[in-house]
Amino acid sequence: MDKLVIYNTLTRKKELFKPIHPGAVGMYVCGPTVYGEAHLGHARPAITFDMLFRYLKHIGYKVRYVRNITDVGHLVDDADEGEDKIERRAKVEQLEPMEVVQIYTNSYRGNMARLNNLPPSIEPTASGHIIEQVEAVKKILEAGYGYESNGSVYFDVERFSKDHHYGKLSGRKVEDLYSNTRELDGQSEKRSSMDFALWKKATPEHIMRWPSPWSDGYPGWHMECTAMSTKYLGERFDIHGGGMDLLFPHHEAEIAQSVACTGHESVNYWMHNNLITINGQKMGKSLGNFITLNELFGGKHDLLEKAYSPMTIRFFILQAHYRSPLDFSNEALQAAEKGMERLMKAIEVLGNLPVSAESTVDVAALKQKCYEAMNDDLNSPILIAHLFDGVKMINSINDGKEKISAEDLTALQQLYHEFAFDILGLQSEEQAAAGGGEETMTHVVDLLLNLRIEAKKNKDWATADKIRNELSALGFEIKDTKDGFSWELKK
RNA sequence: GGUCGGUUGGCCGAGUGGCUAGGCAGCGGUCUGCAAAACCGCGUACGGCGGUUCGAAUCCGCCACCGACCUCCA
Repeated sequence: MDKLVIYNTLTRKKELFKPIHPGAVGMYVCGPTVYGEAHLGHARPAITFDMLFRYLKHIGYKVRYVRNITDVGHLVDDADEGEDKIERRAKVEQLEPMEVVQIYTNSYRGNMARLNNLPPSIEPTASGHIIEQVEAVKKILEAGYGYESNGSVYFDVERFSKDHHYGKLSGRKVEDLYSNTRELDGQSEKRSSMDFALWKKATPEHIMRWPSPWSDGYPGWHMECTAMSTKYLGERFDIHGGGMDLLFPHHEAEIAQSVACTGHESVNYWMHNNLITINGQKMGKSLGNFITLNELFGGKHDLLEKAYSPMTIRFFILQAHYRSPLDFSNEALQAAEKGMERLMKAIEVLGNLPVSAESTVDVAALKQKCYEAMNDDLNSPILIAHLFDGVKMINSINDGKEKISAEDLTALQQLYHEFAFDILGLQSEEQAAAGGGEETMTHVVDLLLNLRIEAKKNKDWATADKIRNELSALGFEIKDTKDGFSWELKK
């Protein structure tokens, strides 16, 4: 519990993790904007921080994990300033904006569940916290770091940077920002191009709007995280996570807002996962090169050679370190699929290994290495490598080449249960697909395969092959084993 | 242009100043009526050029290439 080291973007160093309140951790992660289906890129922070959530709990912390749902406030692009993403989508589909929000929130949650991500402790929505956001804007105005302009309120970066360090998280210099910020439409309201909106006045056709002291409008792009993290985790909390693409300006703005509101920073450890690329380029909505999770699960996309199960996706993501870029390819996904299958088979074998009086294998050392990997900034690829070393160990024991004591076997079983299932959040495909009245079919298939064994005993190869071939044609994969058979249904 | 990060064997992807990462594919073997699967074994890579060092893929410098952010984005 006292050895976890995590990489802090703020200091660009690995630091020993020490919570503010002993034994308890507050963690906030930027969630999705629910105006479209979740794609592969969304899976990465969700899985990364799910692993962190699971590990923190495993090593004994009480954790409050907050992940927001952004359902208001983001602009589509500078061409249609004033119209937010939710609303634009709503017009296209002729739905109420909140109906769109509901559809994609449900879809996101469903996808996350299939990836075996635990639900966060709290999933607050931006639209449900307008009052908190308005209050935060008021505080920033009182502190003198904001100004009203034509019904909108902006954060005064120049004023702020006189008292505080704006750009400390992303390593940017205010002088550079002056020259590098692109000219946007409607910037005349702002004193400086680098100022960002805290509250935006709604145009007449803008449906999503709320009253405020300044105008009927909606909160600025970075306010929700500041308001909601403070509400549920306090003015100071331990971990704030999100994708690297949010580092600037989103998280930089959050820091500025927090400091402006409370006089101090709120986050001790900033963690950022790297992005998933496709052909070396970031996968993103704006680039249009994304593959949705539903497309992956169903194999319905031009770039997909086949369907990939949620667990394959999870394993694929965990096989890379969260701070490294990860490139999508069919080959890599298929490698992950096979690898995970091998791991899961070994865990099955682990369930009934022969026991000996003495062990010739070192389970304690393996366990030690597994903890070291996780404690070193959640190094899941190294953890998985150790688990594969253990696979070799398990198979050798099964082959009689190594021996294990009853005590060690229990420890080894516990180790796999904890690291593979509890911490990495993996599941066997059977577990994942569990449910759904397939019991009868199982019995029928077993019956046929038992008949096949009879036929084989009688050297009636014609019947034996017929049963296997016809089952294969129906999508069953039949394998002969030493003492019988095994089968699975390939979709 | 500015800031940050990366370049590892056929592919994915770790790590380290000298000692086997791991997975997938491939090759060889075991098993098997055939097949498939499974299991075992094998492969010696770190962008280029200099420098530091007894020794560098690992540290330093320069160069090349790639990417992210600088505008909503996981």
